[in-house]
Amino acid sequence: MSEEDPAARPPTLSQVAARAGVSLKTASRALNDEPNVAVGTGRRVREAADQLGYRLNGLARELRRGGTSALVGLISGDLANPFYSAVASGAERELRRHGLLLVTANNDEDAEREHELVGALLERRVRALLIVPSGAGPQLPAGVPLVFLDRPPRGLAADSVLIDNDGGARSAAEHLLAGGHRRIALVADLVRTASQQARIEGFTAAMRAAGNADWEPYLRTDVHDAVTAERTVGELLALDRPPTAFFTTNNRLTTGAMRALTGRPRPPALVGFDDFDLADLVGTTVVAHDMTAMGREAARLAYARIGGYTGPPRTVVIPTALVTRGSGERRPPHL
Amino acid sequence: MSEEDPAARPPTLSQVAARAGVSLKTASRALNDEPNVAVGTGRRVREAADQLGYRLNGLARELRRGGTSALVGLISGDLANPFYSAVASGAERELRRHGLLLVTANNDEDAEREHELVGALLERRVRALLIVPSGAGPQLPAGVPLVFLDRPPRGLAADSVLIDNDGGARSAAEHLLAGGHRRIALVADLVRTASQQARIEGFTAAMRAAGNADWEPYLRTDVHDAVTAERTVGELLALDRPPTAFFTTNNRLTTGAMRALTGRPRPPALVGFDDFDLADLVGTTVVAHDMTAMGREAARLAYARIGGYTGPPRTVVIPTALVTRGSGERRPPHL
DNA sequence: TTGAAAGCGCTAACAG
DNA sequence: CTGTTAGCGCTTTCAA
Repeated sequence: MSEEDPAARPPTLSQVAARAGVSLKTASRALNDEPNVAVGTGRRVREAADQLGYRLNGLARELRRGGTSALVGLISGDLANPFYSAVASGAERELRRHGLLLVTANNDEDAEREHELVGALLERRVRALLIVPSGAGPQLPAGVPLVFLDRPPRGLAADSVLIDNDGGARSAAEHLLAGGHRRIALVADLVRTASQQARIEGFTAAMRAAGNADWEPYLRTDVHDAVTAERTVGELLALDRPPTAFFTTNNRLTTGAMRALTGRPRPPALVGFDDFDLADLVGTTVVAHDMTAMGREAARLAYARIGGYTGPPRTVVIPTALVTRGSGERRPPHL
Repeated sequence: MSEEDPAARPPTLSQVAARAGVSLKTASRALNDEPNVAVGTGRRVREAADQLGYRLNGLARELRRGGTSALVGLISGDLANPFYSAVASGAERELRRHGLLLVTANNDEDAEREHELVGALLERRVRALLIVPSGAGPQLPAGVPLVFLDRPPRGLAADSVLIDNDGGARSAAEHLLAGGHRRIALVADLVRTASQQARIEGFTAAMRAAGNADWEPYLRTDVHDAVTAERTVGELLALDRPPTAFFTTNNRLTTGAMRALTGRPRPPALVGFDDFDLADLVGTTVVAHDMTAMGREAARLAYARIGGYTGPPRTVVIPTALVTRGSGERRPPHL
């Protein structure tokens, strides 16, 4: 069938043209289904291409067409985290509708690495960049459409997709207050990220509005992984007056908290931000939101810019919903 | 600082050269840290590049260098599935060590779409292709290194990374037999995939070796999603003589089975293939294996080929381990 | 309906 | 140490 020598360079359009006995340009026209090609000629060219195993060189095409590829970059944390992979999944699904491919790159939650990646992807002439910033967010000398996810850009105006962090945290807080809790622990991730700040503030605001200050001794921040969360929750429960409820501000921390709570005779209440797999089975009440939709909306914003939209930056806010499954409805001991 | 007109095309190397008052080639040398550039000249070039916000055009470079990009493609199912995202994560981590970027594409578990994707990625001149085939596996007229994951290529010899499906299924079966079970249900996914076949055969072989045929009425295959799995398990449990144990052959099915088992007074035993998040918390015994390692090993095999290795195809087998967490150790009622 | 020439932005090869 | 020339594989003029 086709050539199989791995060392050989792939056949070029002019080889196809030569084989078909036509000019380079005619071959190009035929393979691109452009008008003004005699049917017989077109057939001959296609046959020659098949025989040679010809494959268009996208690099050359894109260079000639203006130096811009069919790629969109996504810079985020590790895809092993279900949040990021859901975002990637949603973005990919949307991009493919426009013939665009997704390049995923892991910033390792490190600002410097992220900066390098921006550079590397821009060199590859991606059409747009979707970024879940690792905190500060990149210094933006971009030249391509930029969309920020989960965390807003640092001051500079840019398209972004955010979760209703404030509202979600508020609803969790109000739910626990309504359940009769006062001593509510707040276990949060790195405060430097805007999303965590918003969740903490939403929670705080709800407490203030309810005139409850009993939670303040139980604030723990910068808890970044499940193991630390488990330990932190354990420590809080060992206090003389332990909290009767917990609010954890992301899926990792919720998981950690659940490990600490497992097997306790009278477990405290727990509400977690972010939904997760099997949460229904284990009965965890969460502030849920559609992570796949985040990726999809980000891709849409990017595609609008690619298509020439030059209006002011837009922000899409993904709503949250409190999903009650049991853990958040446990009452405090004295009730 | 830098130019910000979105319509303007990015600055080129010759613009940088002109601004620095040197020739094109000198600018190229300076920016690529090649030898034989006077320090002063180098500095002037770099300044000019900074002022213009210059960014190398990777398309042009790669075209000139031989038409091959710094991209490696991964074709798999939806990244929302933790199996695929773990593979992607592992592959990305390994590739980046060599300055390669990962392009992820979703085949939607559809052979035709997969075929298109192979074409699209080859056009983009990826350096290698990692494929988790959607069943049959693509007709391979590639020209770039190909690595198959999870499912071996269709006859054609190629590098691949496989799970020890047979051994893993066998160990699950033997574990349940050792627990005193005879009526063991086997709930499997699409039989057309080689990995499912291997799991079913491993299980069957163990039953045969133990002289147990009591499981045969409880074989259910082509159960492809969690909801169907839940229903199937429910139906099996409603039989006059229900099975006393279940073996589910992937994470989705295990999840479905767990939903069906939840709340039952005397639940049957359950062992699932594939580990999953929170399995420890919910006490599910599984046949675990390192999914991230699959991606990593696939990337390694690909990189070896990129580096010029031309030996015979290699197969890496990822081992499995039975992780006992309770669900698989439940005894049959009569014991 | 077809073809010849030019050139996208860069690097390789060879001078100066 | 620096510059000139050519050309990667393709598409875009423009002409036949």
